[in-house]
Amino acid sequence: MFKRVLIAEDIDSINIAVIQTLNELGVTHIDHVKYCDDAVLKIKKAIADKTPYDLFISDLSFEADHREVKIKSGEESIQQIRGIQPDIKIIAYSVENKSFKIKALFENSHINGYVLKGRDSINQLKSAITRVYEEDAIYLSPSLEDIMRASPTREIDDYDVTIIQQLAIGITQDDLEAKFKELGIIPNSKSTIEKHISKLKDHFRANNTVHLIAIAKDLGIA
Amino acid sequence: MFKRVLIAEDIDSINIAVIQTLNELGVTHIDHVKYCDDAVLKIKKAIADKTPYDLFISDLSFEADHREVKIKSGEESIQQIRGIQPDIKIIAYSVENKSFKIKALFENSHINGYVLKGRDSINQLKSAITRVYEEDAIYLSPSLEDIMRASPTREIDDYDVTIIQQLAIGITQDDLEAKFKELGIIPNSKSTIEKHISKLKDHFRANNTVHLIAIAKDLGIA
DNA sequence: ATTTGCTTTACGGTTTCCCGTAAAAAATAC
DNA sequence: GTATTTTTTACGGGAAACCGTAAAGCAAAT
Repeated sequence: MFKRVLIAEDIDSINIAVIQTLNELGVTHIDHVKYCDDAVLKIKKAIADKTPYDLFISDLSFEADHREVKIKSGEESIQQIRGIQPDIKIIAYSVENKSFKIKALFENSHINGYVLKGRDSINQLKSAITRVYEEDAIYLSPSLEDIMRASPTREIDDYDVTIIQQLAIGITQDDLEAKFKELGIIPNSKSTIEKHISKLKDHFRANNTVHLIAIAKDLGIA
Repeated sequence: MFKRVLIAEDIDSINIAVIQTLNELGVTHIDHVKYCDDAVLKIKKAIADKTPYDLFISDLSFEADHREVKIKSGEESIQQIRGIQPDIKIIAYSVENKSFKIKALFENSHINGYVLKGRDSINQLKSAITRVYEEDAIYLSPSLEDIMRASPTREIDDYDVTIIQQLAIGITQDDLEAKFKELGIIPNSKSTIEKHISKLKDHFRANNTVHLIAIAKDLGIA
């Protein structure tokens, strides 16, 4: 079994349960942090001390509080840690169930497992840990398999996402043309921007731009 | 200490930690459910059996899954349970930090405590339980006190919320006039609806309707 | 009954959005 | 190098949103 495990999770009750689970699996050394910044620090420190972690379990969303932090999300810390210690096993443990976000984690950060917090997630977490350890396999919560298979999703690219995000902060289509030119984003004509918005409305079956942004918000795009 | 406690929570890891906490506090009989429907059933059953619960701890948001349910949110089940057993103590335990939602729970359902899931929430939960039991007091997580004090919030009423929700599902302002007339909602003139939207944009400092709905989505209104 | 203040409604002008058409430009194929 | 397809851009007309003004309706106060 894994010897040294680091947990990043800001909700203490979940922390308790995960630690307990690791204990039951026979993990001897368990550390936990409540901020992403601390996770990266501990990973670096452990390497410097020649006692690196062999598993990192992380939540994705961390609530902001009084403390000032550099890293705000689990996605960022995971990305960084994968860079610092490429051979470490990483399992994400989160309520996030948007397929494109999960796909991004597997593709960009090569996480080894994704466990969806839910009604049977501790059992799934146990499976994930043993499967990743013993078989060096990829683990994904069963309830997510359908969502991940479906949806080619990617007919909307970064350009479209940028448009959606700008609209969501109240930029008009006219001003978008100017803003894109300013930022050097191309294409940037009003006409093209209109066309892309129209395509997006089509894609998401939105009646109008307001509806489109509401849908995008639900999907976590904006 | 409380003798019989019911927990409603859909994430198993949190369930484990809450049960453990109750054990530490010396609660002898602990039940837990993962669906709101079951919470109401158990409350009713316990009353029928002459062994009613004296404390109900509940999450607010429950993830939908394969099972078909009547009650979808903790708010609803809390409301119902307050009606069924008016003397039961109720503590909400949730990540929700929107002041108007929390205020609504205290005002409409007379909950006895609200504990925000976070980095020190298990300690807070313990305090909440003992304070509610020993002093019959109201408990609120310290980090929420500021938010609750500030913001008179309620310059937006149900009428405004309805407008926002309709816009968010793609209804145009023109069609809103027709729809309101159909549903018997007054006032329903295009002009008044425009004015209300304009007031809302003012209130939330939104540049346009798209921006307004994006903000409303963030606040959990739509 | 009149005044006062607030809300609702009506209306018109301006801006922004929406959507189609068509030309220009760029990428790809032959 | 030319043909074909795709993408970008320009433009114009109609629809919806935006915004101010003013009249009408309504309730409370005097």
